[in-house]
Amino acid sequence: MQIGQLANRSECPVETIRYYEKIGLLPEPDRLPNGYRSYNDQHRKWLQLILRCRTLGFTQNEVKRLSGIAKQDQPACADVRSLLVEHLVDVRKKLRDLKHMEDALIRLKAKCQNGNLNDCPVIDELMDS
Amino acid sequence: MQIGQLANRSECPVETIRYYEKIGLLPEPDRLPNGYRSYNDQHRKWLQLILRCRTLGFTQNEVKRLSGIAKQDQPACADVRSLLVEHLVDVRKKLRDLKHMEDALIRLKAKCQNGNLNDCPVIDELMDS
DNA sequence: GCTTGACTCTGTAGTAACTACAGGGTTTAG
DNA sequence: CTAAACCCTGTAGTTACTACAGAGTCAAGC
Ligand SMILES: [Zn+2]
Ligand SMILES: [Zn+2]
Ligand SMILES: [Zn+2]
Ligand SMILES: [Zn+2]
Repeated sequence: MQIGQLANRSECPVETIRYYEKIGLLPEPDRLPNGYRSYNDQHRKWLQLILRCRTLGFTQNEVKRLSGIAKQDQPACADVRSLLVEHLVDVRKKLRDLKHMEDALIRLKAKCQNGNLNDCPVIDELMDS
Repeated sequence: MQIGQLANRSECPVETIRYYEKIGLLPEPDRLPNGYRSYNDQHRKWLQLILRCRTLGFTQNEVKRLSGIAKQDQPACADVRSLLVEHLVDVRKKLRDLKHMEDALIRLKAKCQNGNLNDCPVIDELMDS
């Protein structure tokens, strides 16, 4: 499998695959005599893992740690679990922050009433101490 | 007021203030004969606005748009309101995405049981199609 | 008068996580 | 035999800053 096929099957841009290799997330594949990258199914699975982790919001560093665990022949649940729990804390913090933003935005929006005021008080509120 | 004082009063690093000026978010202040920036209270308020917007999750582009509205002598509520509503959509999308992440992470965590398995099924699940 | 420290200036480079070329080589179909 | 489609490396752009490097300026203390 060369890079274009892997990209197609994984629905991931070619450049991103090369990028993951460069930063050490995806193991280097063999090369064909012409220098083209040649991937096997194991590579596909590694890429899959990376992409899934991305949708879970893991940072590249966290993915690297998970990869380190996954590379062991008997990946311990305790390690995986603690990574998941740690990241859950990150996600929940972001959720809280966003919730605060949402609340504040709703409150501000209410001050605009139906948008028929001519001198918006929100601007003043944001600028005043 | 020179930059250090403004930075102190606004609890914002000096470099960030210069950065906001460079990208055109903060109006250029006057300069003292020695070339130092000299701010007045209006500048402090502009910076306040920018910092508040930041805690609300606005992008710099959105802040620029809000600044454009704020510069008018009678900022129309309708304009502000539509910006708020637009951004509320952004925030809510991020909230949904994060909620999905949280759910998925909780589901995965459960698979690790109490972390006493020796061969974590989560790794396999993430790698398999 | 001089030094020391705190302040300021400009400009550049680094961060995360990619994306988008530029400028080349290779393979394959018609 | 040539044109399209693929592949290669390396560099620059993105967002929203942060962190210097290298230089100038100012006030206080001795
Ligand atoms: Zn497990
Ligand atoms: Zn995390
Ligand atoms: Zn309003
Ligand atoms: Zn927004």
